[in-house]
Amino acid sequence: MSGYDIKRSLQRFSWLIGSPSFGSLYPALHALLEDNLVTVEVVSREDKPPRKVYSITEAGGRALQEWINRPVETDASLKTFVMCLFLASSFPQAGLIAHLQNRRAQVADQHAALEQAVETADKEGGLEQRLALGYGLAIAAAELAWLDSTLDWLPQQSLPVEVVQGDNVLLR
Amino acid sequence: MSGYDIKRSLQRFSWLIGSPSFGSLYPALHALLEDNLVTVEVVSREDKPPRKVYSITEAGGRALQEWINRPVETDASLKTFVMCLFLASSFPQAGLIAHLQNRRAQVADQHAALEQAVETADKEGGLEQRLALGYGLAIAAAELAWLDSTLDWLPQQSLPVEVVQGDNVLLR
DNA sequence: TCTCCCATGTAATATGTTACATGATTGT
DNA sequence: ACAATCATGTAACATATTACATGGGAGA
Repeated sequence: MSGYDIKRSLQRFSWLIGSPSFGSLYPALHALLEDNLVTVEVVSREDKPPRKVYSITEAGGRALQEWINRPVETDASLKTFVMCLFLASSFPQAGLIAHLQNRRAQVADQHAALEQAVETADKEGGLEQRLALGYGLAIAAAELAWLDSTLDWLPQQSLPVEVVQGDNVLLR
Repeated sequence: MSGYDIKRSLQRFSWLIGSPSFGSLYPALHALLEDNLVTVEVVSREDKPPRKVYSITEAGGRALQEWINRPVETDASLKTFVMCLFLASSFPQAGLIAHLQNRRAQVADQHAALEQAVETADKEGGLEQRLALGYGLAIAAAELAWLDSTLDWLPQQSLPVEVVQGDNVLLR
């Protein structure tokens, strides 16, 4: 993708996780290029200005795998989780399922803790306590439901096969 | 609250919005103090080390109101929304309801856009598209449901009355 | 012509984290 | 004695935003 397209596809989820500015996106792409983790190709098109289309390299794929398989993220926020979802095609089948199960366990913990907290807040807590806790509980429950149905649906799907072509890793 | 307590109460939602480090939290409190937006009181207790308990001042309350009533946040992320929820007691009754209705309209827009996107992604999109879109849709639906039930429940609740005592604004 | 969207980029500035330091108290 | 939790803080470093600059193409 191009930097502009990356921002656009993230923008779609900006209400959930925000979206980076060009001032951080473009320099990040330049850094990846410098480290040979991606390649660029200037694509000129009629009717529209030319774009710089980036592709991930083999070394980039390895770095991505490492990032994905980094030890249990105790801090793992919803934002990080959505970012990993965007990279689903870079997961091996078992890895993706394990990742979702990890998230499930983590959110389940939080859900239990919030339910506990809601009980005490209902008696002594202020309005802001009740609102924030109730909101968190609702989101956690929704995420658990989605994770369960997705974990149920995923194994039936054929996962992408990794295709290496020259220096670039193509995914289909 | 003390800085330590602020972090703890945010930590409870770290899976949703993350939680700031002490290296940013403490300097922030010092800056607020410098601007006379908060006051400190060192509270020594038996059995535990002393804490610096911060309270918001009248000027701080005004600054907070301004921040809360800032123009439509086009970027408004879930994180910002949860932060506002934590400050619910600083909203006047009508303001809080208007804020929730604002969020509802915004999430409803995103929900509609995602539903549109899911249809095309089901045909031509990759796995990561379907996963991220489906996840976003599930969260959006849950948030809409929570907003609706909360907007229905809120008017029946008595909202906190603002109490000013000396230089500090106390909320009950 | 003017404005909007596309598309990329840089530099000053703001903001954040990481790693360290301090010290009291509680439990083992 | 030792580790863990409570509690605060600073400095070096990493990362992000904001504001600007550039330029092509589309439509009013």
